[in-house]
Amino acid sequence: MKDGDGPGDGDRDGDGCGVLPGSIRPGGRTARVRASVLRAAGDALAEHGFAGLDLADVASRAQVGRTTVYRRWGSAGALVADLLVDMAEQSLARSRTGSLLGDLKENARLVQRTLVDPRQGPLFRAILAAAATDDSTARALRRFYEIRVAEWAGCVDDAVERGEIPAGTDAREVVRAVSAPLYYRLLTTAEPPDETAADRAAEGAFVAAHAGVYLRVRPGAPQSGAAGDLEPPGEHGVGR
Amino acid sequence: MKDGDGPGDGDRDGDGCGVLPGSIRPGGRTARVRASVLRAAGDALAEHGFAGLDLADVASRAQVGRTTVYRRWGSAGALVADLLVDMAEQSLARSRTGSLLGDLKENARLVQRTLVDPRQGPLFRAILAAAATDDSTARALRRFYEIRVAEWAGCVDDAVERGEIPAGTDAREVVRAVSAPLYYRLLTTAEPPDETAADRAAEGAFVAAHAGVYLRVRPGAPQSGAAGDLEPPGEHGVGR
DNA sequence: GTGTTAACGGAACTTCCATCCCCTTAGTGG
DNA sequence: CCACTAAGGGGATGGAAGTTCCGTTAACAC
Repeated sequence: MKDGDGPGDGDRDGDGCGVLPGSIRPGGRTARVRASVLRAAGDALAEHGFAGLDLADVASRAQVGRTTVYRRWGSAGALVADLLVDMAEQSLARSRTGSLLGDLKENARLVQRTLVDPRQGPLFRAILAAAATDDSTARALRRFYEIRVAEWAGCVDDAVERGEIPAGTDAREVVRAVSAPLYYRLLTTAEPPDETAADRAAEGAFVAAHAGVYLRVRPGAPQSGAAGDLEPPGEHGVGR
Repeated sequence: MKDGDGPGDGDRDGDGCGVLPGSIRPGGRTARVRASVLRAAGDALAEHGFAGLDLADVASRAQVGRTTVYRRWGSAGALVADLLVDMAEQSLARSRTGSLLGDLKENARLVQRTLVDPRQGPLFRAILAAAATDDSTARALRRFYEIRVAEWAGCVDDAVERGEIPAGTDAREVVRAVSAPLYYRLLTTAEPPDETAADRAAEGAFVAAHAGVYLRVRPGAPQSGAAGDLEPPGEHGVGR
């Protein structure tokens, strides 16, 4: 596990002089404690959610003293933020299937599998909830998704290179368009996203990207209500 | 304001005999208290989020005794659930611009304006967070979005009627596809969704619906990795 | 190996929130 | 308008979560 960056890059308590615990002797027990606490925090989050996160419970799961958790992380929000830093480092490499639709489907399936996973799904729900309340968690969450989105944006750039979709396409917007429906379903419906939802998300993003919806310079921008000169796919009115 | 259904349809405490306070004398002060508490709860949620929701604070904002809030709602989760019931009843009617893209853009703009609103945006964030933890809130949230989505699904059905998009299109999936990117941006990035994001969301859903992505019977279902015989928009490889 | 001290761990203390009791206020029926 | 009682309000009580103190353990330097 990584070492040296501890519970965050900034000072937790605001004064610029105090050295955070874990930064001077990061090896051995300190690293072991950090790994153990982060795993326990993930487990507790997945089980009870952010509101039910009890730092004393985390400490006992991790077989660590409560004081240690309070001293090194200070609050539930900071603990989740550190967990996100850890998760961001385990980011998986993007796929290279040779076609944009193939890559987007791989991405959609990966996200879908994560969200329906009995541990990861509740964990992500809990983390999103934490970010809504705690500011340091929100920052860590944004950074986490920045990294993930940037990684997969390469697929879109490659597709532009191949001529599959128009130049000037905002790659990150395309990647976000794949994830968005899956997260929306997780948060607002009773059924977590299935394979069909994943395929639809990928196909929808692909078709829209192809039609120029995610161009950085938007053709229809000046007109407010009109469709602009967005090219409609195929011929209009076709009943398929 | 509605009266008579109080903090939920079921018994809060599980035993089927006790009558919930507010159900026998719902008029006058009781209704006034409910309205005042729900407004205060919304304000408090928007300001401090769900984790920071203090029922005593809600009570003092509403100029009501703490005991009253605890007796009638019992927990923060139940209070938010009741707030959602109230919000669902104030649902706005869908638009009828005559074109699907026009209707979807209206919907996207409505969602976008809600999410960037200084009160509504934080409120929705807080409610989503609450639903991740509390079960009764989650049920109320799902019901809320069911109602909203069903209302706007009419636009899609009308478009099928007009021949704009293929018959067999899952109308609710199209409506969800409009909202999803806006919520995703709200939750995972620092910039709340702007007008461009709203237009992109509407156009993306429109183009995908047109291409048959949201057909209930999916043409490419048997093949797992392939694109199926999904009709690509326009000609492939066009650089726009 | 040995010493220094960073980091950990247990326990008492404090604070804050949910609950309970009982009195007061005001809807509702006559 | 009056009586009855449902519903609201203030203060005391109990418990759980966070904080602090100080003794113990082990990382790192020499």
